[in-house]
Order: sequence, then structure tokens, then C-alpha cells
Amino acid sequence: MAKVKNNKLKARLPRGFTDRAAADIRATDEMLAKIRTVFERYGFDPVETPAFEYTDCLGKFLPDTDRPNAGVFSVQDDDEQWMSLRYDLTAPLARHVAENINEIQLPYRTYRAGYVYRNEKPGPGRFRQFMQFDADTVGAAGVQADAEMCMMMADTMEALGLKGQYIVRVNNRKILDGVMEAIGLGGEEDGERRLTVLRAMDKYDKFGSEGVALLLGEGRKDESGDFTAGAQLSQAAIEAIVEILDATAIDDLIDDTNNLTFKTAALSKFAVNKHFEDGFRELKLINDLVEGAGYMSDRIKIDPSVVRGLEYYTGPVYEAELLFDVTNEKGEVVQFGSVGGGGRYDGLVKRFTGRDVPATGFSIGVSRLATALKNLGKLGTDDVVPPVLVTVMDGDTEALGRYQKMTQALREAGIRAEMYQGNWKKFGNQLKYADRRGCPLAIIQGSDEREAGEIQIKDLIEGKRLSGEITDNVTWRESRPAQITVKETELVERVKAMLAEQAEDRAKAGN
RNA sequence: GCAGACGUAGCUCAGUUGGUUAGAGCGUCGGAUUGUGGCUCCGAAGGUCGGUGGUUCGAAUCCACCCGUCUGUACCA
Repeated sequence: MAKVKNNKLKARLPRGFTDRAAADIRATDEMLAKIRTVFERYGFDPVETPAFEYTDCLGKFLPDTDRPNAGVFSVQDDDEQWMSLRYDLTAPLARHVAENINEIQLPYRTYRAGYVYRNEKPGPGRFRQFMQFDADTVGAAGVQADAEMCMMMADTMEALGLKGQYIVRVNNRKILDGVMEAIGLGGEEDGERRLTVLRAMDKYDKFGSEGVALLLGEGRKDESGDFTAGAQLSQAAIEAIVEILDATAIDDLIDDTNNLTFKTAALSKFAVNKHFEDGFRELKLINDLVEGAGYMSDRIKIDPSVVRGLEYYTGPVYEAELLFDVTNEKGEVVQFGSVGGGGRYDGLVKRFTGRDVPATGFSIGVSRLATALKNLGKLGTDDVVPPVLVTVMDGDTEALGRYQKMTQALREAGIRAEMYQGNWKKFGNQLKYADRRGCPLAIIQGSDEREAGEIQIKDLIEGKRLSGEITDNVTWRESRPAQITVKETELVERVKAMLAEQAEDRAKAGN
């Protein structure tokens, strides 16, 4: 006989995507609710945009080709226009604001959560579909809007139970622009090298000063032997940049008592320029604003090594970082990086409107943060009790109706309950099902009980405990452990009482 | 994309220098037990050894290419 087997379709999930189970969904919902509460309290309103956008609105066409960037999932509509799945929530917001600019009251304060998609190589904790939760203020030019964002990020982290375990670090793109200019990379033609330098700086967490110094100079070889080309900067420039990265506060770098001057050895070989000065002034202002509101440097801190978002940020940039080690399911400490970040993007809406519409906002990586919270035990404690199972002894219509009625009575009393929907003829399987689902109780009524106007309530949790003491199956079956007989009319009341007892036991065990 | 490692049952893995019919544990299903979960015992199903081509009398084993997974690295709005 030929093997039909070969025709079987292989069930497989696209790589970088994941299915989420009940506990995960409930935990994430809980987390989203906490974040939303903070954003609402700050006076932000929700808005939702779709997963797809026209690719040109996302600004992701490759230069010199008519195809979108490979990093975004793209399809062609039936009129041949390119559409792409959004890769963040900021570009679609800019589109939404631009398209509705006449109806929207600026400054527009808004938040939204949603999945975003990146066509990149997935890794541990890195997916091709993941959730972000964003908040933005559109149409506010002053740095007080940026300061507010930083404070809201800090409040969000605390609402999630992370008080004292995070830091919001703030920098300004103008500072970095000033540095680029100072080391001679300020020109139009140096764009590519500037990017290389910024990317190298962004690797500071990963490779430390030495690794970054290599990337700024000759280049770096990784452990598999692969070589990454460097930015070929001068020794003086490399040292100056490393000084910035090593600095823990901006005051370590700058003396502002009389005019602005660099304090450190390598940096002071370069002159302070306009960009740098502007950036510095803005940072100072943010610092004063947040401190004035009571957010000291243990929560929000100026840090000149923050790089972030190379493309569209124009001013202040900020990110939230966790201060504890995150271990994965294998027990290894993983490089976690930031769990959220953002900044000022003054040019994004202008692309559509031609009008200056300054904006600032940040994004929380929901999936990553959820992983971290789970590790801390601050999330994922699934306290939803599985349903009470009403077992089926007789399958005739009338009997089924009675079981269904019992189930309904429990539901009406606010108790999760279900009638067994499998093959009722194998009664053992019904209890096996209940056991594996973790059902707290099973309701049993056969013809004997029926005639006596009674039902049996079986405590499956207590029964499981007792099973350890019984080795003989006949005894196990006949003793009907943890099972009581009650009047049919007392069903709801007795079930309620037994569930309450179990809840009490769980609470005790938890302490 | 680049570099390296690895692909054997649903899962975790054995499989000798290339040699008969590719194994184990766990899980699944059936039975012992038609009205009672767990334990125990008995039995069964489940594999074109990632794919294709090549070398060979003979390939899970050797070679080439492809696909996939993992690790590092690049890119990451």
C-alpha cells in the first residue's frame, strides 16, 4: 500500500513569529492596562492606525530602485502600488496627523499599542512581529514636551512595579552632531561615515570602549572570524568619542561656569561649536525641568552616550533601561538593552505637509518588557482558575439538558463552568480531561444520584493530593477520594464554598 | 547578508571503520478497569534518518548543492 503519509502537510510557524498561550495573553493584557492608565492620567487619548501603509508614506523605498527596503514586509496592491506592514508606530502616526491636520487640535497628545513587523533575522527575544506601546505629543516645539515624555516613561516603569530598577537616560542629537562637526565629519559628503561612527557608538553596551575604538578605527573581527570595517577615524577623534561614551554625566565633559569648554584630555583638543552648545543648553533645561518636578538623577539622567534612532531624530533622545540582569529560560544572562525609547522628530510630519510640525514621543517594547517582568516574577502569575467541569453520565437529550442547566446555574453565579463536550461514554476520560485542565471541581450525577435528588462534587485538587497515599488502583477508584454527596438544590452554594476554601489554600501556599 | 555549528519518531536523544529488519526514554492511543483522575502492568500506532543529486555491490553514516534551526556578526526606522 502506498504511503499516504507523504502528502501530509507539515504544520509550521513562520520563523520569527510566535503563538501566544492563555497565560501570556492575560499577562500582557494586564501590563497594557497599567501602561494605559499612566498615559490616560497624563491626558493622552488613544488613536489606532492600520497595520498596512503605502510604502512611500513609511519612507522606505530604497534609493535608486523602485523596490521597498528589504527590512520591511511589502506587497503590491492590485494597482501595483507598494504597501508595507508598519515597522514602527511613529511613521504611521505622522501620516495620520498630516492627513487630518485640519481637524486635529495641536498639540495632539496621543497613545496607541499595536503590532509592528520587521523583516530581519530573528533571535532570542527578537521577533518579526512584536508589540509596541507609543505615546507622542505632536505640535509642541519646546523641550518641556520632551521632559514630560521622560517623566511619563519613568512613571510607566514604576506603574509596572520597577521602582528603583530602571533608569531613563537622556541625550541630544545636537550634541552628537556637534561632535561629528568637531572631529571633521560635519560635511555633506561625510554622511556615510557619520552613520558608521554613530553605529559604533551604539555598540558601547555590547563591546565596551575597546570594541568601539576598533570600530571607530581600523575595524573589528568577531569570534567567528568575520571582519567589520571601521570608520577610519584619527586617534585623537577616537579618544574623544571614547571619553564621551565613558562619561557618566555631562558635567564630566563640559565646564559651563564661564563659556562652554571641554574638560577631558582628548575632547579639549577640539572646539565647542554651535550644535554642541544648542544641544547642551536643551539638555540642561530638560534636566532642570525634571528635577524641578521631583525626578532626580536616579530616575532620569543626562547621559551623552545615548545614541538611538539614527534616521529621524532631530533633538532630545531618551531611552529606558533596566538595571537588573535578565536571565533566559536556560538560566543565562542575556543582553537586554533598552526596553523603550524615543525622541524628538521634527521633520516627520513636514514631509507630508511642508509645514513645521514638531513632535516628540516614545515607544515601549511590550514583548521585551514582558519577558523581563516575567523573570522578575512581576508578571505571568496566571491566577485564572480553570472551569468547574460538569460531567456527563447519560447522553440522552433530557439528561444533557439537565447537565447544561446545572452548568448554566453555576455560570449565573459567576463561576467558570463547562459541560464535558467529548465522548461522554468513557467516563474515565472525563475526569482525566478535568485533571489535565486543572479543573478545581467535577460535578457528577448518574441515575443513582438523580433518583435521590443528589449530586456528587469531587474536589480534584484534594484528590490529587490523596493519590500519593494510595497505590492500589481498585482502592483508588472505589474510595472516591475527596468526593462528597449533596442535595441537588445546594449545587451552587456548595461549589462556591469549596472554591473559596481552595482559594484560601492557594493564598496560604503562596505566602 | 557574512562566518561557524547542527538537522534521526510528537519531544529528548542513541546508532561502532559505510554492512542484514534504524533503537531507547518520555508522550500519544487501546486494554487490564462499560460509574471515577494518579500508580502499576500488557499491547499498539508513530521514521522515504531535512531535501535533491552523486560515490559505492551496499549510505542515517562519505561528497556536492539546496532548505531549515542555532550561535556570532552586519543591518535594525
